[in-house]
Amino acid sequence: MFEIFARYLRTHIEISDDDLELIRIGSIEKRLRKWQPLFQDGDVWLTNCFIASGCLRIYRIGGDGKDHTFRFGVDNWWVTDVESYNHETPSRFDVEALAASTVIIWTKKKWMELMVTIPVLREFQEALMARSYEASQRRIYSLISSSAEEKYNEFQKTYPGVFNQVPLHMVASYLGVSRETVSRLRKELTKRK
Amino acid sequence: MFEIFARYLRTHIEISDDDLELIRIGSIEKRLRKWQPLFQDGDVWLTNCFIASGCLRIYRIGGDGKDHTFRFGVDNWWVTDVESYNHETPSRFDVEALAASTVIIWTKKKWMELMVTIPVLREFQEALMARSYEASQRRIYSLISSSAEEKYNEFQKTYPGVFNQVPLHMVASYLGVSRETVSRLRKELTKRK
DNA sequence: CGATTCTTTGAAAACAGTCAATCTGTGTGG
DNA sequence: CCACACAGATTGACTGTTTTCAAAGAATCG
Repeated sequence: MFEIFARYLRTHIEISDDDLELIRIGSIEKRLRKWQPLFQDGDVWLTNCFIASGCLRIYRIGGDGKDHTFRFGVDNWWVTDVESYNHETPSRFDVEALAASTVIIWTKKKWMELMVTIPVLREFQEALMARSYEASQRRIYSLISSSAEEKYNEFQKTYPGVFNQVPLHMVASYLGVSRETVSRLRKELTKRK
Repeated sequence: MFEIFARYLRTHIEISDDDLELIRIGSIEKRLRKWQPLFQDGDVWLTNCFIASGCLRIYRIGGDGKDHTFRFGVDNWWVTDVESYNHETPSRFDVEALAASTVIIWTKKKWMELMVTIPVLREFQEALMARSYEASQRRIYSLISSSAEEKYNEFQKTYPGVFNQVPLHMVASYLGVSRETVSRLRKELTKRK
């Protein structure tokens, strides 16, 4: 499975076989069954976590007892709670596998060491952070400016891989609307075309 | 006005007077009158921009012709469209001053040079990016999980400085609701307590 | 097959948006 | 100093959308 990560990394940076081997040695591969939790509310995220295959969901149970999907992650995505990772404080998120998945994990300590040893990895990390930040800005704009219908369409276009494999009520809580609304929206949209 | 930036920077990093002087020399100070635009839709953001004093607003006119406030910026905040800055593409945002303001500007080129010359500035930049990203994650969670009333209260608590000096319809578009809704919410809340 | 989970549907209620009119405060020019 | 214009805020009536609640219909899994 490390092969998947190696291919992914090489689409973004140039890296020698030796350096890649260092990264491999520092990594841990973890397999998750469907519905298996990867992190739980209260854990401190002292790891970097890459999804080699499968599908995960980051969510939180709100004060109202409702389940809010913060985001999904599929093949070749990363999953982190930056706040917990940066400040080493307990996370308020849960993460679970929505399908059998394989993740590759580095401890924060190991990852830091690797970034020192392999400068290009630090550059990669920075670029990744920048892309993530851009994506979050786009999502914020969509949340404040789009109707439920527009958000639904955007989501479907932007994450076709996610869309077709996760339960609808999770899509609903990702968009910030009720599952019934998404169900009706879907019906309306298929009827229209 | 550079003094304000100097104080700000020194609350975050340790930096010598010499390095600070380098940063000062590379900067441009710009004064804005109320309602004066700083950037306009179509501009490429080749600058880093620090608000020494005043209040700015980043917004976009949506496809529906409506005004969406992406965010505000007050004293000691930065204002950037990361997507435009990183990829050097035209921004789709406008920025205007909501009050007489002073901003300190560095060109991207100059800022890059400074980060090479002054390693601690690069660290600062990374920490800033991390904090900004964390803030955007919190806002996303709030947008998908809170009611209009909760968002209104959170905004008021989190940004008291902004809250009391910007027109209400801009607060409304920041929260993603209509100005009438915010007006009624406010009435309801003052009545209740 | 039976149990469980997910999705759909209907009806009612709550909520937010629109439109239009009015009110308020500010600042300008006479 | 007043009258007026203007922008922003509020309010009411109405409309449309979304949520909630409850029930029933698919789909999935052991």
